[in-house]
Order: sequence, then structure tokens, then C-alpha cells
Amino acid sequence: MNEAQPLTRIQARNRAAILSGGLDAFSSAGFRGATLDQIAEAAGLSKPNLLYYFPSKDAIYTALLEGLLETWLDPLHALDADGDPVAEILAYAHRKLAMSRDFPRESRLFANEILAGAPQIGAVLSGPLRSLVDEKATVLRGWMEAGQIRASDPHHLIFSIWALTQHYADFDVQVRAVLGETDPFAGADRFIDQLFRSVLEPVQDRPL
Amino acid sequence: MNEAQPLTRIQARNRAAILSGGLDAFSSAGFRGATLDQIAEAAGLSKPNLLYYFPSKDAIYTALLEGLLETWLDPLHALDADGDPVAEILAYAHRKLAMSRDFPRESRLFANEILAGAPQIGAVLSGPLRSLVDEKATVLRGWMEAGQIRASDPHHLIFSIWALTQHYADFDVQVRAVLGETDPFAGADRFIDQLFRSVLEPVQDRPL
Amino acid sequence: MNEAQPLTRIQARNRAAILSGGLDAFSSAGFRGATLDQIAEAAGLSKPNLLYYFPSKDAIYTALLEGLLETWLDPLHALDADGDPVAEILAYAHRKLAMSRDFPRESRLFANEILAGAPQIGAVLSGPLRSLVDEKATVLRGWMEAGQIRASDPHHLIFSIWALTQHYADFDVQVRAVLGETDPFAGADRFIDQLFRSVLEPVQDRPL
Amino acid sequence: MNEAQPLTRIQARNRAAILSGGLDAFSSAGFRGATLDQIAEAAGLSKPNLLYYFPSKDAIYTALLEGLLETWLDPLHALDADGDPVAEILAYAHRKLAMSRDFPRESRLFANEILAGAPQIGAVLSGPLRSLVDEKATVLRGWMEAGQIRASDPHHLIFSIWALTQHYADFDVQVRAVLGETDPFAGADRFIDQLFRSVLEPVQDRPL
DNA sequence: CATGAATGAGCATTCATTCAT
DNA sequence: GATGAATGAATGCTCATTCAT
Repeated sequence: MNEAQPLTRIQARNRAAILSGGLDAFSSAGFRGATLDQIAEAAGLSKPNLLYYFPSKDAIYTALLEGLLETWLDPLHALDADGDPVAEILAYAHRKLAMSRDFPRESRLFANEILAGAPQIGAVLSGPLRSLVDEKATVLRGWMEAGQIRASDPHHLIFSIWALTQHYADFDVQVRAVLGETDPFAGADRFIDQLFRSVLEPVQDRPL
Repeated sequence: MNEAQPLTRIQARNRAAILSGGLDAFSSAGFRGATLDQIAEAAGLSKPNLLYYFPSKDAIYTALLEGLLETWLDPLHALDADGDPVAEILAYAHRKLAMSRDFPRESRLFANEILAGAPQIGAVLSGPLRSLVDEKATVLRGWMEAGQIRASDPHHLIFSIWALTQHYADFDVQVRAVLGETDPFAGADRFIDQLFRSVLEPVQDRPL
Repeated sequence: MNEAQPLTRIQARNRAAILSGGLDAFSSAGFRGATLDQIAEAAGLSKPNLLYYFPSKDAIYTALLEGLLETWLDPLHALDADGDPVAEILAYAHRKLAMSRDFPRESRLFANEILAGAPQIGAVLSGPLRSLVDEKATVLRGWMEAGQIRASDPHHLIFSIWALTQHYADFDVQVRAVLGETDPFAGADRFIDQLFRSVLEPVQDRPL
Repeated sequence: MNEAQPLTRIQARNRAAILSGGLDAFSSAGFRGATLDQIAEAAGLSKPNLLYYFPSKDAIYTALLEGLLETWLDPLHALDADGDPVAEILAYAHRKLAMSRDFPRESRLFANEILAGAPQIGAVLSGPLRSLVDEKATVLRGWMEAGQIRASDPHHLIFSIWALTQHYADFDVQVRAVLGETDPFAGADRFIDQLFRSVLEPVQDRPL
């Protein structure tokens, strides 16, 4: 599996199947709780064949997390210092909520990793993630000082967007148990919009 | 170990040590990922001795969850329909945040159980929890219709309090990685207060 | 190990070795008393490898019993209502004794299962076995009423054949301790012949 | 527990309870398969207290076997060389059958020990038991040579009495499964009487 | 006499990984 | 590429036995 070689079709298909099976397993049972048997069955491969594509359980997990981190931070990267402040922030929250809706397993994989103490991505958190958050917090603070959004703690503002949006993926089982069969995301979208608009929009701008 | 008998001192001490060790293990690795060896070592007991107090790994987990559920819902129970609406809701959010600060392992245990699909407490979620939430949502809706707080979806309002407060326990590692050594809870408390005050207080009441 | 697939040579060899080792272990120590370690060692396999062929200790035991039951009842099935009565019964007793000589471990496995209360084959005893015995008892009664053999209780007649023949396998250790090194089966064969001839042959037919 | 001291009432009661519980356990599961927990629960004692009366599992088993062996051979001892031959032998068979009816657990304990290869009483079998059997076989042979009973192999004659009578205790489950609820012993008694009378009584003495 | 507490050894079974083909 | 076969190291749990009181 020389990485310089392009993957054959079978290779691509099997790698994808393994990663999908691994995502299922790791996102619900955590790294230690997931088993290669589960993953192999989900991927429709024998266990030795699975280990032909990834040398170890750890390698599957790492591949998943690495593939995830990029897309996971994309929405925040996209927050544009030159855009309309309220619109930018709300758009960011909506993008994050859409990720919870469209990629709930990825969200739960991430949650599991953090709950376990971030053994694999600890360095990313205190390195690239922290830098990115600090950079965007500076943008937010600039908007606040310019009176474009009301003043609040920019870091906690970001945390609140993470918490609120990821909750609908990570606690999906609980949300659905409480709401019944209703799809939670439409209501969540409206509520989140209302919540952040309230705290962000300067008072005099608020429509009576 | 007849439960009708009062526990001896040794029993009380060892049971507590086991539950604490189990809380450590289960809250970070999940049920499947935690091992009796970890728990026994954390409790300072041999593995067979641990199983002298609890008949199985499952029994420890169940004891933890049962002990947790009661206190977990207490803050919501305490939300008083006859109190001042904004003050009641904010007090609820503060109590929840205090629980994240004082009992972070319990929060992560709960998060892990939900992430795994709530195999043990699924029935509680769609039964007692749902009833409680519906009851309190009715209270909130009453306040909204009376104009005492601004209108929004009461279920999602409750979810948002859960999400925001539990985030500081469940994603503690990430929060601290981003903030550095600063204690997150003081800032979190202020931010949450500001956020919910914004969305709850009727517009005309807001000081200019 | 799809059972529809023919077994490979290795599979056939190892499954046979496991069943033989299991027969040794279960027939002398009973189900609970036998250990996978014994069986694995007798089969020349590691314990996990043994469990690669049979999913559990119970599965080995069940496979043995199922394989046994068929051949166990064959001699009785072969008792022919149209044959010569005395000859048929004596032939049946000889076949049973031959089984004790040639398959003593199987006999002891069966004895152990019965002694333990027949937890696995209880249903067979009160179902198929009872039907078969009742059917052959009816044949015997017919012969008795026709005066072809002397009258006696046909069920106890069958039990006596079981008891006498299986004794030489099940109590082999005792029989040999009492008899010394002599092979017991030649004498047993003669004695059983004489015993049943005495009780079966109509009195007037008996040579003086 | 100085053996020179007489047992207190409590000691006597508890020893008896342990032996009875042990008899239940060992007779159905064998030595290895039985557990001290079973025995302790059956005896209504705690496990450490049980081990106060008997120093080990092995000690209980040995005590049972030793207590058994004496009474086990009594009926054969009682076979009287000076009595009426046929009556003596039939009386022996009846006594043995009565023991199967009245002490089936003891019979099964003995059967289990033999099936396991007689690890504890092997020496008794090839020592005292063999001597006793040889002695009684000599008596039988004397009767045969005197024409008081018909000639047959005296050892196998004794084995046949053991086999037939013990079968009703050892294979009790099977016998009852085949016969239904009927009590087997009345029929067994008649059949055994008929069987041995047939093979023992000199031909000319037989009533037409 | 009796029990609560504790444990080393063992047991059935699982699991990630390796090896040969 | 893929699989059958195999295993060392756990893993949850049992069991006979010991110790302290």
C-alpha cells in the first residue's frame, strides 16, 4: 500500500467501508469499547483483510480523527472578519448545526475522544485549535468594540455555539426521547437563531 | 450484604471507593472500555474483593447511574412555577453549571451513556424525563403567553440550558486547552447569565 | 466455518481432536467438572484456537451429545418385530454390550448427563426415547401374549438390558478392580446370554 | 474439634446438614462440579463456618464416601453361606434395590466417583471390595457345585445385581421420563425377582 | 461458633494481532 | 487481495481457602 500509488477501486471501496464501520463503532462505544470484529462485520470484510488496509485498530481510529479534524474546523475558519458580524456568527452556528444533522457520528466520535481525555488529539486542541479560536475571538472582540455586536466574552460565545449545536448530535437519543418522533433540527435551527440574535444584536437595532 | 442491614464502616468505605473508582473509569472510557482492573486499582482493592461488594461490572455501572439520575434531575424539579420567571430560569441554569463544576465525572458518565445509545437509561429518558420536561415546558409556555418572558420553543430552551452547562464538564479538556489555565466557570457563569437574560427578558423591560 | 461448506482437512482433524478430548474430559468429570484447558491440551490446541472451532464449552458438550444420541438408540431401533423373539432380544443385548466395550467413554458421557439430571437431553428422554421404548415394549408384549417369550414387564425388561450392558462401561473401573486384569467382556457376554435366555424362553422349550 | 470430645448438639446438627448438602451437590455434579457455595447454602451455613466443621471440600467428600462405603457393602456382607441359596440371593437383590429407593443420592455419589475413575476409593475397590466379592463368589460357586442353584459366573452374577438395582437410582431421571409418573420400584422389584429366580432355580424345581 | 472481609489461582471467553497460504 | 488458522494478553467472573474478629 505505497501511498504514492493511486488506490485501486477495490482499495478505495474497502478503505471507505472500514472507515464507515469504524465510525459507527468508535462513535458509540469509544475507542476501547469498539472491537475490530464489529468494524470488520460492518465493513463486510474478514478481520485479517481489514488489517491489510489498516495496520491496527489504532490506525483506523487515527485516520478517522485526522480526516475529521479538517472538516470539523472548517466552519470556524470560514467566519469572515470582513462580513456582517451578526450574519457571520449566525451563519457559523447554522453551519455547525447542519454538521450535527448531517454528520452526527463524526460529532459523537469527537465527543468520545474529548470525554476520554483527548488522548489522540490533545496536542491539536492546545495547538492549532487554540490558535484558531484565539484568532476568531479577536475578530469577535473587534466587532464588539466597534459596537457591531453587543459585548460578551468571545471565547464563551464560541463555546456556546459548539455546545448548542453539537448537543443535537451527541445527545440525539435524549433529544428524540423527549421530543418524540418530531425531527429536532428545524426547531433547533429557529431557536439557535433567536438565541444568538438576542445576545448579539445591539439593543437599539432590535425591532420592537 | 443484605441491603436491609446498615452498612458496616468497612463496607461503606469500600463501596464508596468502588463507586468513585467506577465513576473515574466509566466516565472516561465508557462502560465497555472501562475494566474491573482499573476500578479495583482505583479503589485500592483486589478484583475478587471488589466483586464481593458488587456482583458484576454491570452492577457497579447501574448503581452509579441510579444514584446519579435522582440528583441529575433535581435542579429541573426545583424550577418553580410560582417564582419569578427570569429568575427561576437563570437560577436553574446556574444550578446546572454548578453541577458541571462540582460533579464533572457524573456529567461525563451521563454523556457516555447517552453517546452509547442509552442502553441502561433509555426507558428513563422517554418516561420520567420526558414527563418532567413536558411539565416544565408547560410552565415556560405559560410564562411566555403571559408575556413574562419572550416567546421561544420551551423544549429547545431547556435543551440549550443542558447543552451549555454540561459542555463545561463534558468538554472540559477542550475548554481548558483553549482557555489555558484560567478557570472557565466564572466566565461561563457570566456568559450564560447574559445569554439567557437576552433571550428571555421582554424587550420593553430591557434597560437602554 | 459455514456448515454448508465442506470441512477442510485441518478443520476436520481439529474438530475431531476437540470432540475426542471433550469426550475424555466430560465423560470422566461431567460438564461442570471438565475444563477447556484439559480439552485443549488433549486436542493439542491452544485454548483460543479451540474456541475458534467451537464457540463455547457448551457447544462442544452439545455437539457430543447430539452426535451420541443417534447411535445410542440405534440398537433398540434395530429390534425387529418380525424376527425371532428370543434371538432379537439377545441380539439387542449383545449389540448394547458391544457398544459398552467399543464406546465406553460415550456411555460414561451419557451416564454423567443423566446423573446430573439430564439438563441437556431431558426433553429427548421424555419425548423420542419414551416413544421408542413404548413402541418396542408393545412388540415385546405381543410376543409374550403369543407365548413366544415368557411374560414379564416389558419396560423393566428393557431397563435391565440397559443396566446390565452399560454397567460394564460406566463401572469399568470397579469391574476391573474386582476381576483383576481379566477382560470382563467375554464373561459378561456369556452371562448376559444365559440370564436373558432363562427369563425369556418358554419353560416347555427349555432343554432339560 | 477434638475428635475425642463428644459433639455438641449444634455441632451434630451442622455436620449432618453439611453432609446432606454435600451429598446433594456431589451426587449430581460430581466432585469437581460441586461448589462449596451450593453446599453452604443447602446446609444453611456461611462458607467460612462450613469450613470450620470440615477443613476442606475434599474433607466433606471423603467423609461422605467413608460413611457410605460401610453401609454400601452391608447387604453383600449379609449374604449368608448357611442360608437358603435362592432366598439369600434374592434377599440380597431386594436389599440393594431398597437402598436405591431409599438412598438414591448415595448411589449417585458412588456412581460419580466410579465414573471419575475412583480417585478416592480406588484402593478400596481393589482391596476390601475385591476380597469381599471373591469371598461371596466362592459361596455362590459352592452352591452351584452342590446343585442348589444353576451354574453361572458368580462374579458376573454379583455385577448383574449391582447393575440392575443401582440403575433405578442412578438413571432415575431416565426411568421416570420413560415410565411417566408411575413409581418404578414396585415393578422393578417384581421383575428382578422373576429375572434372578429364572436364572438361579434349578430347572427341575421350576413349577410348570 | 460464626461471620465479614479478603485473595490467589483458575476458568470461560474476548480481542487485537500474526502467520501461512 | 484475501482468508483460514492460530495465539498471547487480557477480561469478567468463580471458587476454595484464609484471616481477623
